Amino acid sequence: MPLQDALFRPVRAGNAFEETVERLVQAIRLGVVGPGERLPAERELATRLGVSRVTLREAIRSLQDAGYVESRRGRYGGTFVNSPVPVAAPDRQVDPEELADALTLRLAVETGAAECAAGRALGAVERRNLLTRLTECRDASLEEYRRKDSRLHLAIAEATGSPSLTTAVADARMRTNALLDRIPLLPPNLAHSNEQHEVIVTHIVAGDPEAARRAMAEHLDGTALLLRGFLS
Amino acid sequence: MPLQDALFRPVRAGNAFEETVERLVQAIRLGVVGPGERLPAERELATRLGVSRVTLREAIRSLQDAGYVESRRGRYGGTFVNSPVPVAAPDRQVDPEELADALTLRLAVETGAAECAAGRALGAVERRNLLTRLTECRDASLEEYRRKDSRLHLAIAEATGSPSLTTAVADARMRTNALLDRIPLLPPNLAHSNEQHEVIVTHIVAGDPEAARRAMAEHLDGTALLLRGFLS
DNA sequence: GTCCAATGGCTCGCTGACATACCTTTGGAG
DNA sequence: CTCCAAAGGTATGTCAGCGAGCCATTGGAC
Repeated sequence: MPLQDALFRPVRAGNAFEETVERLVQAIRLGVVGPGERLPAERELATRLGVSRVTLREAIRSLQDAGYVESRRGRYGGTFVNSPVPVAAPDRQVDPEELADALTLRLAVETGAAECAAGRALGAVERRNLLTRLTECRDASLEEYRRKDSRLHLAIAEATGSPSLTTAVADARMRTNALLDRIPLLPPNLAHSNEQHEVIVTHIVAGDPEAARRAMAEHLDGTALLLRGFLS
Repeated sequence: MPLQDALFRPVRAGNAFEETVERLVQAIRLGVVGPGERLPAERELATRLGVSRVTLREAIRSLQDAGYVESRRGRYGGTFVNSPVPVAAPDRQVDPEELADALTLRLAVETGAAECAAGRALGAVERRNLLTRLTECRDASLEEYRRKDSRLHLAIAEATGSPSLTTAVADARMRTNALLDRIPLLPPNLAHSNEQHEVIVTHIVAGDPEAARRAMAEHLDGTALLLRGFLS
């Protein structure tokens, strides 16, 4: 009964410390707090994450050891993201089922997000945000491309106005990024990606849900094919 | 910065006890373990859920108090789901933002699931499962309709072969069901739903992703309209 | 030059949750 | 009839994580 496997899965993915580390790494690797930028103050961040300051500090400490951040004391101090962001250590062998699962989830939530975003009346702020992320992505170097790319996709999710859907896209992206880190990032793929990004965003701001969805599906299929090719 | 709100959200939705209760209620209210059926043994379930047996037992105890289950000792004993399943206590006033969020998430993941399921080569078991759930849903009484309906939608998610997507659909459904429990369930809506279910499943087994998606979107739009009408 | 507000750094006692072990009940196998 | 395996019921010692408070450092405001 695989359905029961899905519902009776573990209620917690790890202990509080591990989950906190995971969340901070997510924010950094998805480019939500970029190199040189500051994380919220410990007291505030601990409250927002719903963990004690002690636990949060342990997590930050382990990010320091991994080279992700540096902390400075005093007023106008804080915890700052290092530049460059360290490359993620590729973990164990890729399980083919995990690959299929991650790609299926991403396809479902990201095409859904593109369609919903295109079906809404976007505010000026949201429209500008999309275009900003689009150009940032186009101008990004190889080193920072994955972060800028994620940032654009998150902006699309954000444009749906649904926090839950944004969260779902962020999770799906973290999982696929972990896989993408194991294969080379080539300039031709990158150029192709940027063209597709432009098409997607155009359809979203034009308010054409069907076209936005199709463009997003095509875009995702590209990297899915790469992944399956390299990892199978 | 709403994106940071999404990423720096609490790492745990509640304490271990609360999350365990939530998970068990989910399994029962979504009809994954039906009335009269038995939950896995405490020792096994505690392991699967990743909580201690003490915590699991506290959760089961509170389900007993709420009338969801009864426990029997001895070999061939266990914890059994009561018949009928108690009606859920409608909680506080509905926040319009929560409503929009839940509906957007559901639309995205469920249409994605329908499309992915239709795009796969289904095994005989999966196809039979879909058809079984479809007829169960058609023959369901008003009292049990919501559970059978959820069960069918979960079978569609399951047919994608992606555990993560199945989980996402289950979560989205729990949230919308909590809202649907606040509005009346009328026989005409029910009949209409069943017709749509048949169309969706037909397109999935026929392997037509585009049509399956469209049918699912239409189906979900129906209840979305009802919800917005009654709760806004 | 002095002050001070905001930040990271640290300590200690309390509680929830866990692992483990053992007890009690039940009903089929033999 | 007897036994015993599998299930729920209970007790206990340990530890991660929390809350709360205090200390140390820093750089701008005045």
